[in-house]
Amino acid sequence: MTQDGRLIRGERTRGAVLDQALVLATVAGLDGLSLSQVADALGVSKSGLFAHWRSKEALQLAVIDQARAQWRDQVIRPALEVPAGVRRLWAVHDRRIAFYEARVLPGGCFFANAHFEFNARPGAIRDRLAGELTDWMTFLTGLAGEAAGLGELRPGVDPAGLAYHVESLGVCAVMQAPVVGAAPTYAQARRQLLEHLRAVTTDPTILEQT
Amino acid sequence: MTQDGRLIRGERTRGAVLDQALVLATVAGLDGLSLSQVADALGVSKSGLFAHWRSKEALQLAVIDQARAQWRDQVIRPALEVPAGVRRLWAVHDRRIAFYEARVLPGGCFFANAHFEFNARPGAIRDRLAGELTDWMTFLTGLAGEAAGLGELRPGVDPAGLAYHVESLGVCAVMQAPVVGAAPTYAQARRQLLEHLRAVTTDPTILEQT
DNA sequence: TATATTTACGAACGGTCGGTCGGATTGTAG
DNA sequence: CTACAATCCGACCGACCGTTCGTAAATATA
Repeated sequence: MTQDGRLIRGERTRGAVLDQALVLATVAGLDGLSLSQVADALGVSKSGLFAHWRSKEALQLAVIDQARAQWRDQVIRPALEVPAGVRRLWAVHDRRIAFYEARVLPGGCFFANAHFEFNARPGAIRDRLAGELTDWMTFLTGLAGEAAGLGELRPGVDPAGLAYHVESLGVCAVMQAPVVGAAPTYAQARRQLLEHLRAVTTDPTILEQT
Repeated sequence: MTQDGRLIRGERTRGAVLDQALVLATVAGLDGLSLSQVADALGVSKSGLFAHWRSKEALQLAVIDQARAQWRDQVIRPALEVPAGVRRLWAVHDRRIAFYEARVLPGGCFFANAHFEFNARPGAIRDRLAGELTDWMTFLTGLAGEAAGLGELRPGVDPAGLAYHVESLGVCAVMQAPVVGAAPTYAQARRQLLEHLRAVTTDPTILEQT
């Protein structure tokens, strides 16, 4: 954007391409993403994409950033409106599952899909995805540490372990949901974490949560 | 095989192809698997593969079966040598993580990779993978139910929830390990489940486990 | 208005993909 | 041995891939 808020040349196209590419990549995979399909879906020419990104890999990296922005706006930001502590940790888990329930992306969790796709394929994309995961775990661990600092965790409870716990339940929920059927697994993921939080926290608002 | 145990014609080739294809598919993805690469890696012709499987999809389905057989031999079977109950549930988790630590497949967990890959892509392969996941969860739930039947779970502990818990920690361990670095996550996954089992079981052998 | 730069396009390129085909080779049964 | 079927191969096909190029339109700058 320019300083006065107007879109610079081509920015509208760039955004539309990224939105479309994110959807297609979440379904077909980040590598299975076809530039032809992206172009056709938007009614633009395939060669025109190379005016914005020098290669497919550059577009793929931009798609990762787009996914992160979407995640920030629709999961992290709403959760940060909840007061810090165990309640906020719970809010992250809850918003996260709500994000999949809402089927914002038809292919499930973009990051999980992409992460497993590039598991064993070194390169810029793998590194970027690994960085995203590291940042995410740092974020969760920070929230757990905040809760500990507020004295909301029972003695002996490891904040990092709690963050790992939240992450594993989230990943497992994402894994089963799109295939086996949504509702039971989502509910299960919520109930499981709530049970665990009740076991490790002294925060009365969690104990009262249903 | 024939009745007297000898290999029938082509069975050696068939097995070698499946082994190679499983390795390549775990790295490049089940769909990213290239028949040319499989053939080249084995020094056979690509067209010869079509004498054994009528299409790429048929080979992909066979690869899934191969992965299941490997999983049965190296994870399930050893765990079943442990007495039933919470100890066996723990053994499954332990053998599972050991399987990834041993890097039997260079690409991490084949089932997790394939599952996320075909998340949102209906068809025979997606259905087969979903079936594998269902069977696996049924297996875990059965083990947890056994433990409950033996009176090893504290009152109020839900066996299905325990099985879900084991699965989520396993998935999360697999997710992080190949990228962020192996040892810490593997150890974390073990410690996390051990803590949880100590909270839900009355079995002294688990309480003594280190 | 005139100029420079970005954006977009159609056409084409080399390469890889899954798959087919006819024929050569191999193993098995009679 | 002969006869038959399974196996394997090289050559080839059409489709799709990411990418490049020359060029035309659109936009910013002067």
